[in-house]
Amino acid sequence: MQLDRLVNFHKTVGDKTRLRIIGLLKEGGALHGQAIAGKLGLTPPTISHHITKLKEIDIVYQRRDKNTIYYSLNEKKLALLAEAITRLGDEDMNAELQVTEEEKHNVLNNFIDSNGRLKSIPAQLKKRLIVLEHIIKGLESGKTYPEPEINEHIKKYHEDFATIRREFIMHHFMTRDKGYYELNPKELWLI
Amino acid sequence: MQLDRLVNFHKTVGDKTRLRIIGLLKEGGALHGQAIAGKLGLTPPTISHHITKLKEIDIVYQRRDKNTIYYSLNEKKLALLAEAITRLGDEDMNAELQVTEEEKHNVLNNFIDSNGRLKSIPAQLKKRLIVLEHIIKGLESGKTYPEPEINEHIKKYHEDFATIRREFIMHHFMTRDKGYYELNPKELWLI
DNA sequence: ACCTCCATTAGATAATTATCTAATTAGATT
DNA sequence: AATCTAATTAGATAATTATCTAATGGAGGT
Repeated sequence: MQLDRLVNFHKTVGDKTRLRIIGLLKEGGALHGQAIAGKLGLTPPTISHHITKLKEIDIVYQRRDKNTIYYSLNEKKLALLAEAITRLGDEDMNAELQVTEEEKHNVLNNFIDSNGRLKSIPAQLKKRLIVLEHIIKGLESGKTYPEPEINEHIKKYHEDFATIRREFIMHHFMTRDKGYYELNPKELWLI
Repeated sequence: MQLDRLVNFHKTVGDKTRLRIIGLLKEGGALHGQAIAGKLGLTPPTISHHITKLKEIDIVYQRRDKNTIYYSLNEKKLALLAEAITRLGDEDMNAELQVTEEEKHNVLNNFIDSNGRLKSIPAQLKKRLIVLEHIIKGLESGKTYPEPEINEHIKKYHEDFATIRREFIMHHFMTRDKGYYELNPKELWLI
């Protein structure tokens, strides 16, 4: 259930120390554990504890240099998750969009030909989402793609890459930023 | 400190039951306590408890009809608070913008003449914020104002209502929506 | 091999809180 | 006034968790 992820995001972020860490990383860029502990007047184990939680919800990542680990904020993901709550109703509306594996299988059988290409873009939202999910599975999460690369990928399935690319954005499968595309975390997908 | 309010927002919203309530109110409009309890399989006291918390952060309000109280979601406020976390760094930067009552008093003395009008718009951000806060105090929070009414109010202080109105938006004192203006919750103000 | 430096894990404590049942309050209707 | 209905408060319990100190891990440098 996607709700749990959203709950977890807010629960994690609903802590003064963690918000202060986020604030520090936002303005200061990468910082290492002891630096954070110093600035906040807490001990390193405590910071470890909080950083672990922030990494679990995927808004903090790290880079190692010798013995020191520098933590950074993934601002894009933070923004996406922060905004997700305002779409709560929409997601619930999509209870009816919940789909079994069997349904997916049938729809894909109907719309994908023997060469693995899409015969046509389904008009019905539910079916379209199934097909979109199928196509996007060939892309890697976390990676950044230039537009032509996205187009190429989609063309393996269907000529009309522009429409399908737009659908990806519209249904929150991916985000565009300055001509580059990146998969959204799955909990933001409508399927 | 505004941080505490933001912590409190996320802490409140970081609970499965409360997110489910938000989801219900979002799609279903106004609901009364027992209806919510029924839909979620919980008892009325439990719902009371959660609704109280949601009212505390001001994203739920109520309307009484006979014995029944209907609860609704304030979607606009929810969106504003949800987005606030992405501006955390900015706010921390404004630690230096923290201002004593005495400073406020001095700045207002310098910029407000004996008729209560603004002599000039301060160029320095800190002073401008003090003056903006002073002007906005004449408006009611929670009320919706058409643009001309905002203009009239500002003109009581200064001719250049357009500049000042724009500053109100820019510094998150208020929000414009389809030509109507409304004060933001104070925790979003930069002062 | 030893030492140093950071980060993490283990374990303990104290505080917070979601939920229930039972009791009470507050309006509205008879 | 008496009663009905919905909401809230009181009190108890069980679960979660932020923080600390002490111990362990792990990667470099001497």
